[in-house]
This record gives sequence, C-alpha cells and structure tokens, in this order.
Amino acid sequence: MRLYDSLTQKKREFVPRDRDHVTMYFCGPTVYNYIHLGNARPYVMSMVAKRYFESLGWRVTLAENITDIDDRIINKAQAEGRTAQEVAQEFAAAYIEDTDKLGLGRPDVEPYATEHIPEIIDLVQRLIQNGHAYVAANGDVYYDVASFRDYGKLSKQRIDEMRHGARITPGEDKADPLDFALWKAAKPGEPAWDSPWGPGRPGWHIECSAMGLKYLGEGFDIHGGGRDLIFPHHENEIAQSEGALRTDFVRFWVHNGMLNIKDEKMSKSVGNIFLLREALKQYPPEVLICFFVGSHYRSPIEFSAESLAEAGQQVERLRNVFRALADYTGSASDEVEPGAPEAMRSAAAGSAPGDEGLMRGVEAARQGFAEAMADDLNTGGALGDVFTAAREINAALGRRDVSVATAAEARDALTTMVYVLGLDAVARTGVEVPPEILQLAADRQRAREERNYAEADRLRDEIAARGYEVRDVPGGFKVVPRQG
RNA sequence: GGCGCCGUGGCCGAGUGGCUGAGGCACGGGUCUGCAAAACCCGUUACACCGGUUCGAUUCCGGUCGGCGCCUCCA
Repeated sequence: MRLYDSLTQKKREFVPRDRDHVTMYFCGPTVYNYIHLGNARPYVMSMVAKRYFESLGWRVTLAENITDIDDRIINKAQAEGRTAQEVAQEFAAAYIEDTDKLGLGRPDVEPYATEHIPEIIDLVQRLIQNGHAYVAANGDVYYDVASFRDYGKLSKQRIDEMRHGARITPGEDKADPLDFALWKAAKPGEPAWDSPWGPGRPGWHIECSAMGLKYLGEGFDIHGGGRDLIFPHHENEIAQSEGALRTDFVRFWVHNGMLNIKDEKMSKSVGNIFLLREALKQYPPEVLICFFVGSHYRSPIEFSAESLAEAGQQVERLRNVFRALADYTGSASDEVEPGAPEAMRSAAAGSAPGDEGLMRGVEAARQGFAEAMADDLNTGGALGDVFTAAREINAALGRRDVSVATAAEARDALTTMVYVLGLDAVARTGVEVPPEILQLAADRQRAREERNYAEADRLRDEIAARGYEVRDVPGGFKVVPRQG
C-alpha cells in the first residue's frame, strides 16, 4: 500500500519495518475536559488504519497516549479547587467511556504520562549528555533548538523565520526564545516528581517521545495526529527523539485534517466545540464514523447538521441492504417476519442464474475497495465501492435470481468491507422489537387484508409514535426501529 | 509576512493526460405499491480563473483569485 508522509510530502510505498508487524503511535488527548468531535477524528482514523492493516494480515501495535499532566489540567484543577490528579482521572475516564461508545475497540497501549516519569527523566538526561539540552538556573530544563541541525524539517520552517514570532512566557529562563521545556521546575502547589534537577514535571512534548520509543522501539513505522500538531509538537518530538537516538525516529508521519464548523477549526479556544458525548446522544456511533470515513483523512471536513444527516442516510442505506440480505438468507434471527416469504425460500437452494453476475459485481467492488484503501487509506473512495456493491446486491435480491449461498457470500464480502471502515454496526441488526409492537403490526396487517385502510394507517402511525417502523416485504411485513 | 494543504455537478465527495465524467444525498420521471416505506431503472450535460507543455489537460508546469491550517495552547 501507499501512504502519504508529511515529512517527505509524498506518498510512499508502505511496508512495516518488521515484515508483518506495524508499529504506530497517535497523539491522544490531554485530559482536562471532555473530548470534542475534532479530537475524535485521529482516534477514529487510527482505529480504521489498524483494522485495515490487520485485514492485510499484518499485526498491529497501536499506542495512543493520554496526557494526564499539563498546564491546562493544573489550571482547571486550581480553578475548581481540586487536585490535578482528580481532574485528570475524571476526564481520562470520560475519554475512554466516550470513545468506547464508538465501538471501534481500543488501541493496544494507552500510556499515561505520569506513569512514565522515569523514562522521561532518562530521555532528558540523554539529551543533556548529547548537548541538546541545558538546565536553567530556576531548575527548568530546556531543549537547545539551535543544537539540532534538522529543526524545522517537518514543519518546513526555517529557524530564523520562526524566531520572529516566538515568545517567552514570563518566568521562563530560556537561552533562546525557540527553546522549549523538557522539564518544568515545580511551582508552589503544583504536582511534582523528583528529578536530578529538583522537583518538577515533564514538558508537553517529551512524553510522546519517551512513550513512543518505549512501546514501539527506535524508528517505528507510523506517527500520527492532527495537522495542527505538526508545529511545535511533532517538530519537537523529532528534535527530542532524534537528538537522543541520533537516528530516524519515525518512518511515516501521518496527519489528519481539521474538523471545521463554518469554515473554522473546531477548538476550545474558538469556543465552537461539539462534545463527542453530546454528539453520541444525538447520533448513533456508526453515523459519526460514517461522517468521518466519508472523506479522506487528510481533507478538512465541515461539520454541520446537514452533513451528519447525510451520513445518517448513508448508514440507513447500508442497514437496509443488510436487512434485505438477512431476510433473503433467512438468518434474520433478531427481526420479525411473521409472513415468511416462501418465494425466496424456494429460490434458496443450489445455484441460480444470477449468481455469477452478482459475484462478479461484488468482486469488482471488493477490488475497488482494496485499491482505494491501499492508496493512502482512501476511505471515501472505498465507501463508494461499498455502495456500489450494495446496489448490486439489492438489485439481485429484488430479482430473486441468486441462491442463498451466493447471497450469503455477498453479505460476507460486504461485512468485511464495512468492518474495515469501522461501520460493522450496520451489519448487525440485533435490535429486539417488543411484543406489543409486533401485535400492533399484526393488527395492521389484518386491517389491510380487510381493506380497512383507515385503521391500517392509524396503526402504522401508532407504531411510528413508539419509535418503530413497519415495512412491507414480499409476502409479509417486518418491523424495524426507526432511524436517527 | 513565512510554511503547508486545497478549490470537482443543486449539495457532499472519490478520481483521472484522451475511453461509458465513482458513490451518496437532494430533485424530477418511471417500475413496484391501497397509501407510505424500502428497492431497482432513467435524468439533472462538473472539474475557480489566466497562460504554458502536449496531437490532446479537469488531470502536468507557472501565475492570479479564493478558502483552510500552522507559525501561540490546540487532534
């Protein structure tokens, strides 16, 4: 497959460093608040990438950190009269809880900064030994940016250009405005850990270097995160890691585009955030995932109620094809089909005239899907192929000229594709319909047979009012939960 | 000002040096249907602008305009 690398700014052939084992690190959240939809994008992207790599037969180790010590956490704690640890624990738990609801599984390792203080101190010491860092009079330790030749290679900035806008926060004791803190000496009332330079806490950038190297080794495969992390965060990570290792830190840098609202980045400072947990109250998880995977991970995407509604329509379409498939193959264990369509059953066994055509179509879609994903994880293109397959399946099922075995095969192919995209929820239709709703549906069916359409319509509305929808299928009807 | 990304039909969104212009949504017309829903078929004649390279550019190169991100905490 080919993957775009932000450092070289081109797509390159990607093969894992260790044959069949992919090592990747994504920057996770700083837990001082609930995460918003924009924060969820790299998480979704990393989990989809993991699924894709695994579908290629590779083993994946994905590490995604949780930053649980930082100025913002301390500020929040002080404002609320709590300890930084309490704040961090609360929002770390919330982060896990919220992302769990997305149903994509967890990264393999989710390391916390505060649990890696020894590794961080070791790394800082190495940098001091290598002449890349210095201890300031106040006990802070800074990275000496000028000592690292390649500084700016990721963000394509020249050091002298950057020096222009750089600022020094009061209380800092830098030799150069560009230098950044590796270790911050403790101020009164702040959480602190012992170190060779006195009590203090790690700077923001160093934890990712320390934990990435610890869990994935030197020169691991992929490092990802939002585009806005390129500078200074990832630039600094390179300086730290390569300054200590004297070798390449990462093979591919991947950066996802921003989530915008009204052409502006969703961020806490702008104040236009939409919390993931709020979004999950309004939309099913697969709708949010569909929204994300509908476009390329590197493109900025525009958040709006309309785009979410469209994602909802797409999910519904996908659901419908799986419902049709389930009916056809008779495995709709969870759905009701009182008037089991006999016509389909008879067309069931053995082979049928449409089998070959359907499988050809599905195979073509699968091929297109594979090519799209192999081209820099083009999930949007891949999703198009899923829909193409869905249409072919719907058409074949409508014609009823395919065997059950072939339909099942097509369903399996489709299931595999939606799984890679993180949309496997659409393949599961395990929703129970309460018996009283079924009774209403049965009553409606009787009313229809008696041509009492007024009563039939009334019952349909009654069912709708309770959150279900009754649909007619050949030879019977079925009840499904209403979408949205 | 510096660096980077991008500008596709009513909307969203893939993609490509020429061949039948993915896919979804919306809208219109059909098939099916008591109605509706679902589904299938057909239609709505796109590649910001100006140059250049080429037999041929939406696709490559240069410029213009416009949008976004980073340069400060930020996924």
